[in-house]
Amino acid sequence: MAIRPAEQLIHKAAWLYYAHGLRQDQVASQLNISRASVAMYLRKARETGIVNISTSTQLFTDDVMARKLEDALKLDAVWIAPENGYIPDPSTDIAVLAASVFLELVKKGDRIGVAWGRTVYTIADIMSYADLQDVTVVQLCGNLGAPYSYRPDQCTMEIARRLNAKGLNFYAPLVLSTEDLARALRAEPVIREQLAGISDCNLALFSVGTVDADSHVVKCGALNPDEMAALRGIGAAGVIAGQIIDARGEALDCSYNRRVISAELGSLRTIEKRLMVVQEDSKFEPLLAALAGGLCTHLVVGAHMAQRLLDHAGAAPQKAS
Amino acid sequence: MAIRPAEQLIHKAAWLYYAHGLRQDQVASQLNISRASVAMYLRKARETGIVNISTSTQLFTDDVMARKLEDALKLDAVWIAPENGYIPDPSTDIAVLAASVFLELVKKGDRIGVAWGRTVYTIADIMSYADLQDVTVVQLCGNLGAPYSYRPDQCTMEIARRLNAKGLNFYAPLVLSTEDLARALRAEPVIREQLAGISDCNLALFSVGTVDADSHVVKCGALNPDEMAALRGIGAAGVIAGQIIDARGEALDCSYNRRVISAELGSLRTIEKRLMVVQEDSKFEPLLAALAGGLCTHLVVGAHMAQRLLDHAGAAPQKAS
DNA sequence: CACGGCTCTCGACAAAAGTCAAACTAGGAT
DNA sequence: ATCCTAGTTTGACTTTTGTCGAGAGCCGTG
Repeated sequence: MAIRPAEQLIHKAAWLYYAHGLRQDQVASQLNISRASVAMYLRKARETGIVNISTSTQLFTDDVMARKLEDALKLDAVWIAPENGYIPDPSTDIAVLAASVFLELVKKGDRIGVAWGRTVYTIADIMSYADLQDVTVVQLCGNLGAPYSYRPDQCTMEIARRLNAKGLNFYAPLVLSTEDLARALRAEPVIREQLAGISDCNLALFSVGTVDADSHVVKCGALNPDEMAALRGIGAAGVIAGQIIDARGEALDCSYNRRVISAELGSLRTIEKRLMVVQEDSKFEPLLAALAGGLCTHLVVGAHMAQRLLDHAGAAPQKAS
Repeated sequence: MAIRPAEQLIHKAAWLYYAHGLRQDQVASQLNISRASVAMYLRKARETGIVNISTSTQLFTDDVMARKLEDALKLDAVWIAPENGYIPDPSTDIAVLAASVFLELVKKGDRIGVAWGRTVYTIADIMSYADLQDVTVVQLCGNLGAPYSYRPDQCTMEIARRLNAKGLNFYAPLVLSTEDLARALRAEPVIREQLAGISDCNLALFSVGTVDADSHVVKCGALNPDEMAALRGIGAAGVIAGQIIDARGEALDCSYNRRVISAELGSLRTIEKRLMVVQEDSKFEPLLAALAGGLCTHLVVGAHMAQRLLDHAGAAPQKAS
């Protein structure tokens, strides 16, 4: 981006090393700098996405279970993280896979919608850098005023930064105190445009939240535990981009949802590729709800969750089309 | 492709090493094998395209001269290989760049037309491996019976092999002795289908040949030096996919062209992205002819050639649109 | 103009990765 | 059963790469 004087050098070093296959000392003498500098340039090249090292995620879709799930759930693609077979760091395992899958799905010129949450932020955090041009990352839902980490704008910005893309933020609170105010705010040109632009996305990244007292929306103060319990009483089954959904995967008819500034599920569904990533086993019910609502087309889950989904689909199979 | 038992292991090792960032010894203990084996698996992973290491070719299009050429020649993109600035191996320089550019242009599901020649073969030869699915590489022109290297089918197959793609060969001679026979052969279902399928390609890779005694088509015996001289007399300016073109970039009206089995220039032009690569400075005139005929949309050349093109465009500027 | 603060660069050392020949394995042929 | 070949696997060795702290250049500031 910036025309730093070294940018040129980094690029040349990366080119000689990775494309031509020279050794670092050969590159060093070629460019008349020390080998140590070359090593440093190469690190920078990797960090800025001038060179891209990606591993195929084939193995995780080729899996028999993944194929079965694709069929059972009628999804475009499913990736299953092994979890227990070999254990590098179980917790980040799904996130690493999700990040790779995400980078595989992104193309030049894409417009990407990004939701928020711990999962999304973790993915952003471990995602490697890429040098995509003409990519725009848009925030799918309003912000949280609270100084809570994993804020929607953070997720959006971080992913934009990693991709060397433009980040389109969204300066509205996630939830307002009255429905009138929310309506008025949604009608504001800046906000309206942003919301309208969501259906122009061709890729979305999000997770699904639980509806218990541990839920993200509760922890960040958008709802208190009692309110959440009440919502659960009237059918809340999960959280998508800050909105409560019922077991059918439709927005729950409740005051909270009407006070939220976020991508409508309808416009979300118009996005071509919707990548949903689920890390915790506790998100089984919310995941079922999201799947029922056809909210995602691409899914990344752990092996255990995959098994549960498969068992569930086997026990109560979808009506054949 | 083959379901070798080790494939799984290679993939796991690559995943732990490249995606999770473990060290080789950590991967080794994780998988209960020796570190030496891990090193070997990783090499295989790179060789088979399970991991992809690519360097951005930005630098070479961002170049001022490249931008000027894009404007002057009305091309979608131009890449210029430095050549003299820093010299790793001048001769392969353009080929390495071309291979990178090519890999950047290929996408899943593509259908790729490949011509032949030393340039194309060199590119195929140094191109790194990738694991693309659903890619088909089709041969753009008939084969040469002679035991000459860089045969059309070799170029096609080699590139298909590198991409892990399907190669569609073309079992007809490049040139026949009579026009009648050529016509009859073109009407054969197998051949006709292959020729018809060329317009379905969305990416083509080719170079342009000279029309002197050193020309590829002469060296491989399709034409003898005298015939070539005669063709030059009636306006031959270059060779594209085995066909003679005139200075306007149209197929020259001659017996030879009518005896050739190859992609028609018309169907070639329907291909969305046509990457032309020119290595030798001696190909200036042929290149001009090809450019005049709008035969390519993407161009990779060396710095010296780029300068000549720019000078030429400046001296005799195209009519503004 | 001297002073931090800053980034960039380098030499030297430590760590990691690549390589090779020898040992081992498995399958097929005799 | 025995030999042979082709392909893996490994430990030991060499080469290549990563890293760190020291030093050099550069700029704005007091």
